Formats: sequence, structure tokens, C-alpha cells
Amino acid sequence: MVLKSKIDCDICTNQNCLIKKNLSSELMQELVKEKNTLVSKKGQQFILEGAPVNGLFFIQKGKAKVLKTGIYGKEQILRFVNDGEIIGHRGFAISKNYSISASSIEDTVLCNFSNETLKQMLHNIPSLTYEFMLFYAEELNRSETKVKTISHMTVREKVIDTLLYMYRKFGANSKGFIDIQLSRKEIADFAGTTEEQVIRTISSLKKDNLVTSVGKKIKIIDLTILRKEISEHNYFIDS
Amino acid sequence: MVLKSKIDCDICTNQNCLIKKNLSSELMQELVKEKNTLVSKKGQQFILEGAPVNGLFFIQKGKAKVLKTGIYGKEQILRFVNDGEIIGHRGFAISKNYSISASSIEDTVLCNFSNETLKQMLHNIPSLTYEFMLFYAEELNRSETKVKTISHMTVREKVIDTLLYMYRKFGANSKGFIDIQLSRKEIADFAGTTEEQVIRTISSLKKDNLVTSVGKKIKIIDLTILRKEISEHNYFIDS
DNA sequence: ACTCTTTTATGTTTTTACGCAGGTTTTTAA
DNA sequence: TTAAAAACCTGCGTAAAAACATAAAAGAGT
Repeated sequence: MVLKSKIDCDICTNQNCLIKKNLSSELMQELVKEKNTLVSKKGQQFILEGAPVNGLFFIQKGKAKVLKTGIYGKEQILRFVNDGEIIGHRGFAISKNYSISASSIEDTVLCNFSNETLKQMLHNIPSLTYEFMLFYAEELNRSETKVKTISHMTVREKVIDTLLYMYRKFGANSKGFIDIQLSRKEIADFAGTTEEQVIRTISSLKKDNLVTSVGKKIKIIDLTILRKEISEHNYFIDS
Repeated sequence: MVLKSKIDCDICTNQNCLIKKNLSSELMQELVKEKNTLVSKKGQQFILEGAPVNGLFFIQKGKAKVLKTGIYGKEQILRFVNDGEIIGHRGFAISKNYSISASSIEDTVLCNFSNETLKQMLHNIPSLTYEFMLFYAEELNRSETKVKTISHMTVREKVIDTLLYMYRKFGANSKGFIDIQLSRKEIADFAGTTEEQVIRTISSLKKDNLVTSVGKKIKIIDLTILRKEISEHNYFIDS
């Protein structure tokens, strides 16, 4: 991983970044100087499950996936991560080792805060701690919804759910294509099924005129119908 | 739900309770007086998914399950809860509605803190906020491991994993029976499979002399072999 | 102790999803 | 630009899980 010249938090445009939102105090201004900025090339792994925890990463710019490695080399992708979001947030104070792996989906600029810096922040900036708590609570919510999703949905529903998630999280470009390019395998690893099933389902959705695709680029044609197909599973979900 | 005369936190024996651990300050001593104590009879639901959030519950004594309701009346049990632990912890500051349901598995005494009391605590007692943050982070970890488990394991492995979880969390009584009695349906709803599959698997485990059971009471005979059967899935897991 | 209800058990059928094979298209990199 | 490597696609056989049906056992309440 290449070390890059530090990007100053003051000039960073990620307004949703938890650090950015809590820069006001002098202590934070000091601690923020301790961060490192790194570049992770497309496909490169920058967190390895089981390795000693080495602080926390923020995505300054780019896209990444967070996953757990399973049996027979299987992978379970837990979430995709976009600008301003956190990765490697488990166990900087709990466990000594990462419980997840992370790798970049495109060239990605990362901000890294050491365990020590982070601890100082969380022990001295209550507003930050509070926001971290809320962040974890929200993530927990999402994760628990995912448990239900994987447990109850059919393969077709899981794939639709994943496509909608991709669209929700990354939006679409001017031509309507979802603004993240994943392989069918990656979609499968997130949805909790196999590559072939994802290929089959997307083919079927194309025949039904609900999506189109060119290679990895996917465009949603009929959002309403897709949402409707999984709506009964999301009775209580507002977001 | 029956209102019970308040149980004073000072004399409570749940040393692992987050509130109990943070009683030192005067403010906490004041705020703790605001709590209510309730009794939920066996089988009674005390949190309803989708209903407005009404603070947070601690189990003073008893056992409960936390679940999400799915399609066709299916349920996904997310976790079981024991003395001193928290329930209903999602969204007291995020969402206006509960994202989970909860009901007691046996007669259970609950401590309830209102949204307002809780907010005051979390905004003014940094050490408590920090511990809440850690709690959520750990729960997130567990939940993400569960996503992988449900996604990758076979039915037999899921059932074994659930039995080991029950044993780990609730221990065994003097005769070696796991100290929580769940129906096969509840085990299925936690494991992410069906009642029949759980029945079959437990029958099979009995034939293999790995467990015994009398009605709902289950005893683990060979912990080592059971653990070994799912060990490849837990390569990175220490707890 | 008896009845009613719930839970457990087991055999059978049906559905769903998985895995392999082979061919095609797309992407990557020299 | 072209060759090689990924990634994508489709059909088919198999395996696993779920659903259905029915019986037996256990538990609750009178």
C-alpha cells in the first residue's frame, strides 16, 4: 500500500465523515494531525481478517468491500463502503485482531488513525463517542436485517435486494447505470448465493424488462416493480 | 405487563449490567431513580416491532428472545437474552420505532428506562456512552458472524452451532442439561431453518451419541466432537 | 386420571438451489 | 491490436432443504 501525502481534514469534502463533523475542539485538531493517508489499488486487500488491529480506516475517496472468509474459500461480503465511511471499526478496543477483511473495488484513498489516537479521541471527545455509538447501533440494525434477508428470501429476492442496495448506496450515473461495478460473484457473495444463480436471476430480470446490463454495468429499468417484489419482506423497514 | 415495586440498582446483583457498572456519579444516582420495573410473564411480548420506541429494557432476572418478523409469519430470532443484558437498544436516538420484537421465554423481571432518561445519561456520562459503544460494536461483530453462519453452514451445522450457543450463553444445570428450554421451532428460528429439520438433526445427533434430550431439555454429551464439526467455519473466531 | 392441546417425530413428496460442463463474451494487458 | 485471462451465460443432473401428511408423545388444565 502506497503512502500518500496527507489530506488535511479541514479541506476534505466528506461532510458525512464522523471525524470531519467533530473537528471543532483543539484536541481534535491536534489528534487529526496524527493520521496517515494511504492509497489502495483496485483489488488490493488492506485489512486481513485475523491480523492484529491497526487502527481504523476512513475512505477519503473510492470504494471498498468488507467481508468474512468462510469454508472452502467462500466469502461473505457484509457491506460495501463509500466516500467518508468507516472500515475496520470492530475491536479497536475489544479484540486484538480484525474480525473482517477489506479490499478496494477501485483505486481508493484511505485515512488511517492508529489505535492510540483513536482511543484518545473516544475517551476525550464525548460528542464523537456518541456519534460512534449511533453509527454502531445503525450498523447493527442493518446487519440484523441482513440476517433475516439471507434467512428468509429466495435467491431471486436476494438478488433484487442486492441490486436495490447497490442503487441506494451508490446511485446511478448520467446514463442510468448503477455507480458501482461488481462481478456476478461479488453480488452473489453479498446476497448469500452462488455466481450462477446471480447470472440466472439477472438474465431473468432482463427478460422481464426490469433491468438491463452491459458487462458489469447494470441499469435498473423499473424500480417500482423491483421494490414491490420484495416489499412483503420489508414491512417494517422505512429506510 | 405488571408493574412491580422498583428494584434498587444498588442492591442488584447483575454485575455485568452497564448501568450497574456506571453508578458512581451523583447524576446517575438521580437518573436511576427514574426507572420502572416490570414483570413479563412467560411467552408475553414486551417489545413490538414497528411500535414507537419506549426506551430501553434491561433484564433484571429471566430470559427473553429478540426477533424480527418475516413473510408468511416466519420469524428470525436474532439472539437470546439473559440476566443483566440489554434489549430494545436500537433506535432510541435513531429511529422512532422498534426494529425488533422481544418476548420472554420464562417469567422475567425487566427494568425500563425512558428515552428521556437514557438520553440524559448518554449525553452526560461519557464512560457509559463509551461502554454502550463497545456493546454495540460487539453485537455488530456477533451479528456479522451470524450472517456468515446462516449463509454458509448446512442445516446440521446450523443446529450444532445453535446448541453450542445455547450452552455457551446459558450453561448447564447440575444434571448437565442446557439451562434454557427452547422448542424445536425456536431453535429453527434462531438457526435459520425449519422445525422439521431441527427435529431430524437432533434425532441424528442422539443416534450419534453426541447429545441426549428429554422433551425440551437437551444435554450435550460430546462437546469436543460437536465443536470440531463446525470448527472449519470458525477459523478466525476466538470467543 | 382424563381430555385437549401442543410439541415432537418420521416417512414421503415437492421445490429450490447448487455444481459441473462447455461455450461465448468481455476485459485486461502486453 | 491481439492474445490471454477473466467473467459471463446456459443446460442439465444432483443434492439439499423445505413442505406436507400423519402419527406418537408430552404437557397443561380441569
